[in-house]
Order: sequence, then C-alpha cells, then structure tokens
Amino acid sequence: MRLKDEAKIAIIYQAALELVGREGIAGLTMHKLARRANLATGTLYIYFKNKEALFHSLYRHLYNRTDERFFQGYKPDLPFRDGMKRIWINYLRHRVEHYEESVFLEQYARSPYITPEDKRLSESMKTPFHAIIQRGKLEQLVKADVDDEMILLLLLGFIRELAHEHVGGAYEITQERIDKAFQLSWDAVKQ
Amino acid sequence: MRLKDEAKIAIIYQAALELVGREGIAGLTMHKLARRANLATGTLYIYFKNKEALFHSLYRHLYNRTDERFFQGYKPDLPFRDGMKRIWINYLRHRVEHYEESVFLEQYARSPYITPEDKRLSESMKTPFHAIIQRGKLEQLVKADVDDEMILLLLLGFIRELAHEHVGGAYEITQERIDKAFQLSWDAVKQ
DNA sequence: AAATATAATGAACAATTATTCATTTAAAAA
DNA sequence: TTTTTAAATGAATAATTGTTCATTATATTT
Repeated sequence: MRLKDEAKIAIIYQAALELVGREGIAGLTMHKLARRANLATGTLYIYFKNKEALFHSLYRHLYNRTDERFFQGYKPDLPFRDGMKRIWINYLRHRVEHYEESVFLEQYARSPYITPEDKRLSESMKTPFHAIIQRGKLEQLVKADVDDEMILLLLLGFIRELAHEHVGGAYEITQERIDKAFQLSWDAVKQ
Repeated sequence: MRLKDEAKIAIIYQAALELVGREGIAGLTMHKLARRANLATGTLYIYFKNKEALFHSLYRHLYNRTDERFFQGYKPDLPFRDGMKRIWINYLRHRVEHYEESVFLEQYARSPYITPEDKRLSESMKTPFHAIIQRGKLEQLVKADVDDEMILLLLLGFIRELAHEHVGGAYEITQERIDKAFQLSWDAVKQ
C-alpha cells in the first residue's frame, strides 16, 4: 500500500476526537465517524485495517505531538519560577484547547482496545517534567524532602481539574485566575 | 413489579463496576456482565429494563452512597487543619478503595447513555466540601483572596492523581507520603 | 403434598455495528 | 483522447451484542 493522503488521515483523527469528546469511545461507530469526516464507511478501511487499528494509530499519533507543546517558549535562562509558570500555562492551554485528546487518552487507556505496548508509552510523557522539578530542587526553590513524582501529581492534577471544569462550563478560566492558580501551586511546592 | 432482591442488584452493580474498571463502558456487554454476576443474561432484564436503565440506575446509586463516606469521623470541634486532613484522607481512601466507581462515573459522563438530568446531579456532590472551605476562611486559615472552587479543584485534583497512580501501580501510597501530600495541599491553601 | 406464584434460564430473535467488495468516480499515464 | 491505475463509494454481508419469551427451577401458600 503506497502512502495515503496524510491530510485525510488528519481529518479522520479530528473527527474521531470530536465524537469521542462528546460520547466517549463507547459512542463511536464507524458509520458516525465516516459521516463526520465526510467519507463513506468503506473509505475508513482504506486508511486503517479496522477500528482497533484506527484507535491504536490515533493513540500513538497523540503521543508524538504533545510534549513539544509543553515546553514552547521555555528558556533555561529564565528564572526558575518564570520558567515553571511558562510550562504550567502551556500545559493548561494544552488541556483546554485539546480537551478531546484527554478524553480519548483516558478512555482508551481503559477500553477493550488498548494493548500492553500502548500502556508503556504513556509513562514516557512525564520525563521532561521531572527534569524541571530537578532543576527547582538544585536551585533550592522546590521542597527537597518531597519526591518529584508527588510534586508532579499535584501540579498536573490541579491543572487537569481546572481545564475539565473550564471546558464543562462550570468554572471560567481568566487571566487573573491563572495567576492565582499558579500561585497556589507555587506555594505548595516551594521550599 | 414487587421489590426485587436488593442483594442481587448489589451483585450486578459490583460486577458492572469491576468490568468497567478494566475495559471501560465500551467493553461492557450484557453477556459478560451476566457471566461475572453468575446470572443468565435474561435475568438482568428482570432487574433492569435494559442496558441504559442499568447504567442510569448505577449512576444514581453511586451518588447516594458517596458523600457520607467523605465526612466520616469529621467533628466540627476538631481544629480546622485536623478536620480538613480527616476529610482529605477520607476522600483519598474513597478514590483508592472504590477506584472503579471513578472510572465508571467519568466514562458515563461522556457516553451515549448519560441524560441531562444525570449531569445536574454530579454538581451537587461538591456542596459539603464548600462548607469546609468556608469554615477555613472564617477562621482566617485559608487564603481569603482565592475562591472556594479553585481551592477545591487543587485539593481534589491532587488526590485523584495520587489515587490513580497508586491503583495503577506506579506510585505507592504510604503513611509517610500521605502526611507529606497533605502538607503540600495545606501549604497551597493556607493563608 | 399439591397448587400457585415468582424468579431464573438461555436459546432464539432483533437490532446494531463492523467489514467487505463489486462498482463508480477521479486522476495519471500513454 | 484513450488507457491504465488508484481511490472512493455504499449496499450487502458478517459479526457482535441487546432483548425477548417459552420453559424450567425455586419458593410460597393452601
């Protein structure tokens, strides 16, 4: 099979994410997906072997795109707090602007489709975050007696809830609230 | 229809939660569910009108049981920090010991099965937490310039991540870590 | 114990959804 | 333009899954 139209695959991915964002993996049928992507059902099978392969492929695709987004605009010569805030905001933006991705990733992780290989992949996402926390400890700005993972869980957990409530319409994120929320996070982890 | 065996319904709920915890809502079939609950497929339809009604019923059931668990052992005459820690730990325990419930609730919220009525219900869970935060502000122990919802999101988000990683086997929760984690939370929200 | 009522069963049926493939449409090459 | 090749279509088929119901087992009443 020669290389198929990349753009069309992107359209299929996008349609899948939109549908999963609304009705979850349980609600996604190949028929609905094709309709949303303006294709015939059979066309999906030109690009993907079957439904399972489509999910698998989308899953891997999402893990490639993400991590560079988190570190956009981060310069190591920024003071630590500013650099950390930058990444903090990047991650919040990511969760808000690509909310369906999170829904897909979380539901896929607990679906009949996930493979053991996929599970390992999700761990690797965290490594660059750990590096930042290490820096904070070296500069004696971050609590030395708390392990990196715990600090990371506090930061990510908070951001995820903020994004979740914002997208759901229950809690609007404003600039003022971003500053306050980061301050809370900072107070939690600072030495 | 006269009242059916409550215990059997509990068994069905339990089986459903276990299956959804492993393969998500997308992976749950009536056949699998019946097998796990040691019943014939048809029996499920004696207790529930159909699959949708079963989910709906389970969803409502979960919302009734939960909130009393969170406030177990909370006495208003405890110093604020101790009382808050108590609830904090209760919620962590809840998320760990009833992890499948969380998976179900989150997936159900984004499934083809949820109704608008169900959506409203999930908001009500938070009210008792808000009351505690109010107390903290009155006693001038909690940041006055941060709204309750934000404080709540930080606390819940962190706990949810801790429980998630613990259950997944990636981050074991020990007594020492519980104390540290609560300290982080406290540092975030304290005045 | 017999009669009656209720619950449980699981194979049969219905509905939904995934997948295939003969045919059409569009693009590329001759 | 004609021929050849690739891509797209969507109705038909296959597979899966939800639901029903005639029958059997169990419990309750007389």
